[in-house]
Amino acid sequence: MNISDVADKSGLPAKTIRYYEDIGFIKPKRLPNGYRDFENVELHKLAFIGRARSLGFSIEDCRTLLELYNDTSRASADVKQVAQHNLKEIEDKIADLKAMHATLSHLIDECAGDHRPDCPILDSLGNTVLTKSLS
Amino acid sequence: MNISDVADKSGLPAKTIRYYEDIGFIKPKRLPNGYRDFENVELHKLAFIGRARSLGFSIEDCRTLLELYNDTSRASADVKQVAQHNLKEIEDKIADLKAMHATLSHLIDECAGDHRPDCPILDSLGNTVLTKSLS
DNA sequence: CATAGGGCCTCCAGCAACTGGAAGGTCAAG
DNA sequence: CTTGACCTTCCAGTTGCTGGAGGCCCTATG
Repeated sequence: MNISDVADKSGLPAKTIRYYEDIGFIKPKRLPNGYRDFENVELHKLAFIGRARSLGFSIEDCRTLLELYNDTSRASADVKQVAQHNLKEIEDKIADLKAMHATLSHLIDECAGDHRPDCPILDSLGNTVLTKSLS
Repeated sequence: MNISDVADKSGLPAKTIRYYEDIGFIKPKRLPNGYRDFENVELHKLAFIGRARSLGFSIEDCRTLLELYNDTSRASADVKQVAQHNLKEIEDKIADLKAMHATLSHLIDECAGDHRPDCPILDSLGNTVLTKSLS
């Protein structure tokens, strides 16, 4: 199986697959002409990584998950811990974004959005720290 | 005012301030010994950028906002448009993260988290695409 | 006056996680 | 035989900094 087949089936770009080889996720065999020759196990791993990445796991998380995946004697608790850590990070990011959203939408509501140069958004961005530091 | 004062007052690390000079946000004067010599207007701009960055505006957004900020004849509508575009991106990110959160917390709930090797999290990561591509 | 400690300078490298492009080998079809 | 689609490697760029090396500069203390 060559790289474009694997790209199609895994949903990952060929570039990304080569990158994943570079960082040691897979080690496909080579044909005499130098082309990579993938087997199902590599496709399987790539699909696994792609799905984990889409769930927000970092590359290092994926490395850990792959090891756990390959280790048939691992405890499910180990995997759960990685997943829970990831879940917490997702929750933190959501909280941050919601705070940004609240502030920004408040500013936008206050802005007339017309042709006058007066703008509460810029005023707020400029003044908040100014009053704190330049008083 | 030297760089560490500005770092303290703006809340930005000195490294970041030098970086912001590199990319053209500020152009502080230099003392005869080569040290940067900041005036209030630069501190003001840095604080502005810092606050915009913390609200999720990209560097390029900040460049646009700074131009609008410096242009006293601009219409507040221009600023509002940048802010609204940014708000939409924040909303999209929140939606993505919520979807990840739902999937991941579902998987975590199903995982026993004990010493048995059986783990629905890994099963799901491994099988979803497998069934699609290797059937 | 020498020295120790900070602070400041520039430049180079690296983080994540790819992505794009150049330069070139390979292969199958017409 | 040529065309065009593959494949290869390697290098550079992306975003927004951050760390470190190597080296001035400035002040304070003995």
